[in-house]
Amino acid sequence: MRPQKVLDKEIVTKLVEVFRSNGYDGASLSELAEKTGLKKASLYHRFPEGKQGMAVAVLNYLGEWAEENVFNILNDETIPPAQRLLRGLDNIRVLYSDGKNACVLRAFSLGSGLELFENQIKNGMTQWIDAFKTIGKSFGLSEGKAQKYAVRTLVELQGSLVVTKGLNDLSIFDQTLKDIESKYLNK
Amino acid sequence: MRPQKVLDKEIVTKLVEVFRSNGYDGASLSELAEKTGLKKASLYHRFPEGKQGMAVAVLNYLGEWAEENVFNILNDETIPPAQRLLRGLDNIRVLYSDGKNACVLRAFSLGSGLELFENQIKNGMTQWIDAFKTIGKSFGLSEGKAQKYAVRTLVELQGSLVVTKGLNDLSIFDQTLKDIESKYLNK
DNA sequence: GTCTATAGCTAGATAGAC
DNA sequence: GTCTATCTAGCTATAGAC
Repeated sequence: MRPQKVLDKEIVTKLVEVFRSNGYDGASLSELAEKTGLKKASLYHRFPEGKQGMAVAVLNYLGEWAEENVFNILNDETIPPAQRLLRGLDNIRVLYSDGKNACVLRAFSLGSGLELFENQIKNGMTQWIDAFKTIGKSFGLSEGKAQKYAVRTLVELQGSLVVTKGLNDLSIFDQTLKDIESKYLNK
Repeated sequence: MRPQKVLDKEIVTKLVEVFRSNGYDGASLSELAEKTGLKKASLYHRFPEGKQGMAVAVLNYLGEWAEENVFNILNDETIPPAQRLLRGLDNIRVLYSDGKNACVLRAFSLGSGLELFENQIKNGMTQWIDAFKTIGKSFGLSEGKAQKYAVRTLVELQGSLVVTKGLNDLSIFDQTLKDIESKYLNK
């Protein structure tokens, strides 16, 4: 087999950048090709399903990253809750580059992205809520309270990314994560 | 003058629908024409600046609506704070159709929309924060606390719209507005 | 596996008749 | 003021050489 000019993982991480800053409709194959360093035809060789296949790869990649670095940590009952929370929040900072990166679930929630990826978006957000629900219960919250806290946490996270981007002010993302932290620690 | 087939205001409200559910890049002239009931060339007659001009009209229309129905009410010091808050929140429910509508400031925060309308987005969000800051002070909060509350309120509002859409669950928007309400009433 | 070249279509935008 | 017809540029996607 002829060696790949660009490794799969490298390609996907480049695709991630384009899709999450432009949304599904706004991400053009020209830019996807340019940023990955491959020609359009080569991209189609890697992703026979075309643009939609690339978007699926992006969703899967970020979903797995979040599962490994956020959900699994928040859910790991062998670690004290406070420690789990802090490590999870740290990785959330990494995932969103301290607020500079958009969330792909949100970026895909418009136009044809919403129609094509409705289920992936719903499942992704549900996983976030479930993970925060688990840690809420570890902090001693009731089922109902843990659920409510978890939804509010996702709401705050998503909202902080929107407002951080809109005002171009990273302190909003930073402050929101601190608020989430103390909400659980002083529940 | 030959009478307009479609009134200006009717056109803009149709443009609003297309832009906020598709974003700037995702809104096509074909759909904008179809939804307004005008042909593309007629749309260009009304908006000589083209698609960008239509987007500006949308931003202005929604900005004026919010100023009249939300900001001015929250800022009206002749009315008791609690009453102002409830009326403002009611109109926010109208603006977003109980969570079914996206926020155009967020929809434009991707791709070329972000580059073209960076200032309008920033100014729009700042107005929201200022209005909530004013009412926070009316509720007796200090300058600093009122600012922090206001930012968090906008974060929660935006986040609730994202998550409401992603999970297709209007109760999230509803609950968030109730939370905002009690946050101020029980400050 | 990557490339050049291009098909087929739709995008945003315009000319000119009525 | 609205329309039909059309332009150019960009889009997603594919064919076929290497």
